[in-house]
Amino acid sequence: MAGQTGQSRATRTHDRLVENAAAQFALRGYDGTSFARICEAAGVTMGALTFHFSSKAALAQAVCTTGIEATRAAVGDADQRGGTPLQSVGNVTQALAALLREQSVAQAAARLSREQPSLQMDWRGSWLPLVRTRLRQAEALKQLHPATQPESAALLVNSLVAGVEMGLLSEHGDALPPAPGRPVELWQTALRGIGAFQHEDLTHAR
Amino acid sequence: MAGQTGQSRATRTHDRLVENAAAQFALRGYDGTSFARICEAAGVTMGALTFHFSSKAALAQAVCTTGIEATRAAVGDADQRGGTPLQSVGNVTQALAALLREQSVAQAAARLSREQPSLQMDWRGSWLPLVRTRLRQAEALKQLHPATQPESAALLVNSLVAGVEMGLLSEHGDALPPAPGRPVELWQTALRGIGAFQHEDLTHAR
Amino acid sequence: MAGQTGQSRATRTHDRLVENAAAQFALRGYDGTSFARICEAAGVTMGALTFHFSSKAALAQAVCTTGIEATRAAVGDADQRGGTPLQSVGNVTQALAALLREQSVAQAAARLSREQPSLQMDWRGSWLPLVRTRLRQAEALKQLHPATQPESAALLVNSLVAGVEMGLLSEHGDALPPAPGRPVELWQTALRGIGAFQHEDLTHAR
Amino acid sequence: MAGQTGQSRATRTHDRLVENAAAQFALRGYDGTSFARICEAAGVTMGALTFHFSSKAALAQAVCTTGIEATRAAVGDADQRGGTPLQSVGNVTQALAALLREQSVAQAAARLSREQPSLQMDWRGSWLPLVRTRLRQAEALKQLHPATQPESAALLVNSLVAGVEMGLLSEHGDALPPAPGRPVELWQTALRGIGAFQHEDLTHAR
DNA sequence: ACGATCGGGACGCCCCGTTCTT
DNA sequence: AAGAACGGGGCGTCCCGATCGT
Repeated sequence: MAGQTGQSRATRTHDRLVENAAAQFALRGYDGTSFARICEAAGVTMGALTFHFSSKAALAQAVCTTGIEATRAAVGDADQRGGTPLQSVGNVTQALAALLREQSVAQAAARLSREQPSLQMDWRGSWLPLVRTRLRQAEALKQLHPATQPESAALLVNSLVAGVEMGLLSEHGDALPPAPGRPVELWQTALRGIGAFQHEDLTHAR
Repeated sequence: MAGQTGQSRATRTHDRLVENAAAQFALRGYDGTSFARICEAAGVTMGALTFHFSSKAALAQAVCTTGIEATRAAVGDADQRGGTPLQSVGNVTQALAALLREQSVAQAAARLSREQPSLQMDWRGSWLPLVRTRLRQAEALKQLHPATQPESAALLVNSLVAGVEMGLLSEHGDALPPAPGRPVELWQTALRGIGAFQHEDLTHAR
Repeated sequence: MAGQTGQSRATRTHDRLVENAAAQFALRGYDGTSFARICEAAGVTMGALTFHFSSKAALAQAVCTTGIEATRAAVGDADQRGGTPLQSVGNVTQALAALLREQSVAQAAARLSREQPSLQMDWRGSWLPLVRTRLRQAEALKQLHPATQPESAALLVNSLVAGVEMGLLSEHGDALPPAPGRPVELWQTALRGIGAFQHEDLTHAR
Repeated sequence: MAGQTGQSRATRTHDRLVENAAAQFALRGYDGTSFARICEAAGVTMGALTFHFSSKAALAQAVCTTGIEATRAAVGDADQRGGTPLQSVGNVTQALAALLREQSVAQAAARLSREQPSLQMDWRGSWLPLVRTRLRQAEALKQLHPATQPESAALLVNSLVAGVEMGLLSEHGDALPPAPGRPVELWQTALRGIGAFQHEDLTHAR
């Protein structure tokens, strides 16, 4: 409906706003982010912002929605790369870690939906159900260690993702450098506790 | 007029302030907590608060310091309950989870030192070094799975703790109920991936 | 596409705008009325509003102008129903009261010209001169009480109208219900003080 | 409890705030008055204002309360100057007119309680009941014109007061100069319509 | 012409952390 | 240790142009 050369001006402004707001929200949280800073970062005026988003909550919701959408897409892709259910869980976990590290909208969605329940957004709901399903399938196929409940494994995956989130939040330099290769290794270690056998190469990290 | 053996009035006020501030910080974060609310909760006037703490940062630092102190004590206790290095790591992890769930001052210290780097507080520094040491000892004693680096195992422990922190932050009811017994089970699952053998009862959860 | 005999679309939009703006101005005053509310009530977009009226003041002036025009017409009608000068004053007063109660554009004109002198509108100027003239005629015909100056009588009429305006402004229910028949009775009471004799039926209320 | 030399600093600031706020409210209405202007006029900072009054509504309520109090006192004085009930009504009316003209807090109370019903303030309630009582007494003493209901007379008094309020609101110079002596004369004219006889000097205007 | 979208600043109210006086 | 005052923003709203489609 817009001009054929690309997005209309409004759409461009809208997206710039969402993107920069996501970066700020991810970095400083909801309360710590001011309209003024977002506008400065996005290079738009406050009038433009309040035209597109009637309130701070509305902006945060938009950020969350796109973040959740992006997450759902990435998770779906990772899941469809095939393999056993357990391999799928591994791929999904890796995809989540990569997403959180690279796309600020995913990071923002995770943080906002956590620290502002009033937004009624649920980032974890975009991937946890899938993980649970795959783990139950793995149990049905006898691919889970006999002492491991699927729900416990889901909790462990959840903790690993939480660890990535935290690591992003507390990057003041010194401790726990997210060395490349580390996450893969971490996941393999954790998976050894979940699975029935000793797999040496369960993941095809990108 | 208060007995000289007990706390002076000033000390009592000081402690009430720290305690209530910790609860607020843990619940709403640094930015989301105002002096007014703290004073109301603690039942003291703002004049008293600014007498004891010259600034908001000073109050937060005091909260963090006591929280870190409490953590250090609890972790030391758990570590000295003996056993193999790996058992010690398990005990310490459980102790951390319990501490975060029960003492708001620990929770506040964790949150504040994470989201306000300017405070120069480091809650993780009160337990991570110990965990790292024990894991290196376990490796030296060949109690680690050959494919597991001590640092990876430390990262996993860190993630488990992060999972507990997150769970506390996002308690809006529905998802991931922290069922009693779950943490223990979770930890056993994770440990299976770390350790060289299949231990059935590595932890003495209280 | 609209018939050429009816109003053009532009004229219709214009009139809807004036009418709804009058209702809002009468109800909430100049400052209390926003473009957004007017547009919502009138069912037009803000673009249309700013096309027809270049500023808020311009819109208010248009409202005042039509309100004053309507007042002038109604007052003229009442005056030409004949009778003695004093009867004419009575008729005009009653007509003003009815107008204020029924037509929001008159009410808006009265309120706006009062509380926004910068608009340079003068609603009272649409009827006070006529009342003054009639009162002077009544004095010349010895129909005024000897102790009553025409100007004092004009002030009294002005006060009665002010009473009606106030009553409309403060309709929060309880006090001073504008019972039907009351205004007529009120006017008769006041007129007894103005006139030379005791007239029993000076007004032909509609 | 304050220093014996006079009001404490807080009380002084409080009063200056109320007084200047009253002037602004009377002049520009609730919506048209900003905190910034009040502070500038009163010579205090916004911090001081928000310390004494937690919201704009709270400030307006304080203004109304003192205005109503002042009105009640003045009206009570005028009423107790004695005379027949009708003379008392005359005195009260004159006192109200003088009050509105001289004290901005009374003017502000009248305006605010009218145009901001949400404040739950009722300025008219501070004098109308007394007027009604006196008029009913006058009727019982046969001092009212047989065709005049007490309630109609109350409405007339209300209209006269409304006329004064309006006159104060629309002082843009030209029309209806509040000539000295006029109010007294006006009241005599109106009273002729109310009373049973022709009194020549019913009021002792100050 | 007519109208709608989009964007621009300017305050307004409120709240907050802090300091100064008592 | 309490009361009072200070000044800086934050969010939200508002009244408007400038820029497009029809």
